[in-house]
Amino acid sequence: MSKISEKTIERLILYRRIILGLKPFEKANVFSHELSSLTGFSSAQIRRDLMAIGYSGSPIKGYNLEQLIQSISNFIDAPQKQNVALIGLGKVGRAILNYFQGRRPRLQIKSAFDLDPVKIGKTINNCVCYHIDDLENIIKKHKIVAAILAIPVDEAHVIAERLINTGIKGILNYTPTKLHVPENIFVENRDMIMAVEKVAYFARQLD
Amino acid sequence: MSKISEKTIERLILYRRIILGLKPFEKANVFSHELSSLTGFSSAQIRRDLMAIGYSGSPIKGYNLEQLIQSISNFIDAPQKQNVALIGLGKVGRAILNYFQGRRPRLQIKSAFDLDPVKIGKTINNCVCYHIDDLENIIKKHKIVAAILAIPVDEAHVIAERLINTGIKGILNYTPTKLHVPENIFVENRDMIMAVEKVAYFARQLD
DNA sequence: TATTTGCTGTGAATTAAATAACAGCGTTAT
DNA sequence: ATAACGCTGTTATTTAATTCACAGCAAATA
Repeated sequence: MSKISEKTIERLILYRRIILGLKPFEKANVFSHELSSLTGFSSAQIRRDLMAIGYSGSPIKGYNLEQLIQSISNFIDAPQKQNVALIGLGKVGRAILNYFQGRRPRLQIKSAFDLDPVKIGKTINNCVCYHIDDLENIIKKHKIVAAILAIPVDEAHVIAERLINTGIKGILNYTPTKLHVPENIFVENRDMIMAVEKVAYFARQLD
Repeated sequence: MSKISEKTIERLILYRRIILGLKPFEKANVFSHELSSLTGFSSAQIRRDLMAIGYSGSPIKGYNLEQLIQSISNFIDAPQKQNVALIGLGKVGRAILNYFQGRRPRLQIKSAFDLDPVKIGKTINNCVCYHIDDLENIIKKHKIVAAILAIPVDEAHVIAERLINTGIKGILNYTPTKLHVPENIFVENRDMIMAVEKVAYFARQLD
């Protein structure tokens, strides 16, 4: 299987969600141009992305929605359930829990970590909060390979290093800093400050 | 001024922040390869980005930090103060306020909107909360051109349309949906659910 | 003075991503 | 039966983004 780009993965995730959003299926099938107006991506782009995961439609009926979701899910989801750790139960962390929990059957955030004694031991949205000292134990025990970093920026590097030492392979970084990591670690940066500055800039250009 | 790519703008924003982070300047100048190890982008990339905004360094001394920050700021920031509206004072909204407020002198979030009567009228982090009914009035009054959408997903489309009708040109969209907007509107999507799925996927590939 | 050094600025080359274009083919219409 | 249609799958083309590579040059060195 040839390597699939980040962009394609992002779009596949969105295709699936948008299709799931229009259940109960009135139609069994869709054409790429329908998916196009639903998702905002070009129909050629969509056909290419589906080609990438080896799913084929029919020139007559288009894509079968049921099969399409199956194909995307087989490609994107873990074969068994996968856990992601949440580091930091502040506003961002709890927002993510709120948005995410229960959305994907095979992907869950079961363990969170914080310093605040009020939170430790609590269960929020099916996610148990541990003390940050238990990070290594729990991650190893649950064989977690991805983590969400939602802590104050000055702690980001230390925690990131601990995560990596413990075997984490992917980090979703909400802190406004660039992590310096070995190149076999996947980091997705979601810098909220930068996002605001960026939108302010482009909005001004259009004004 | 030839059009500058989104990617370049993002990097410029990061360069500035990273440089500001290492004040008080021990050194007056830096070379592109130093910025490279600081930021994680290649030195050629950095030289190109700075070329794009018309800032020149010296082959002998490198880039003058003071001037560099000035050049980036002149390019990125509004000439006068710019306001961004925050729609939704839930967890995400308050997290953004926390992270952002006070960071950029010429960019601020002064008006937020919500439905919750408990929040309306309050001032959080120098940001006044209004009822969502006042959206149009306040945005026009303050000539706001960019907004952050941090509300439940089912309200996203209606509010986005109201924003656009009121003259907003840029939307930072934290809701997990794709907005359908005219093409002269800039939308930056920060879908938190997708981000988790994406990191989970790539972490698994590396495991 | 002549030579070496190590940077920047930038054109050229490369790589990645998106778009266009169309052959092939069941289905429908005639 | 034959022709016209409108899709998919895929190849070719175009556009965008990144990296390479080096001329040119001020300072340091010999």
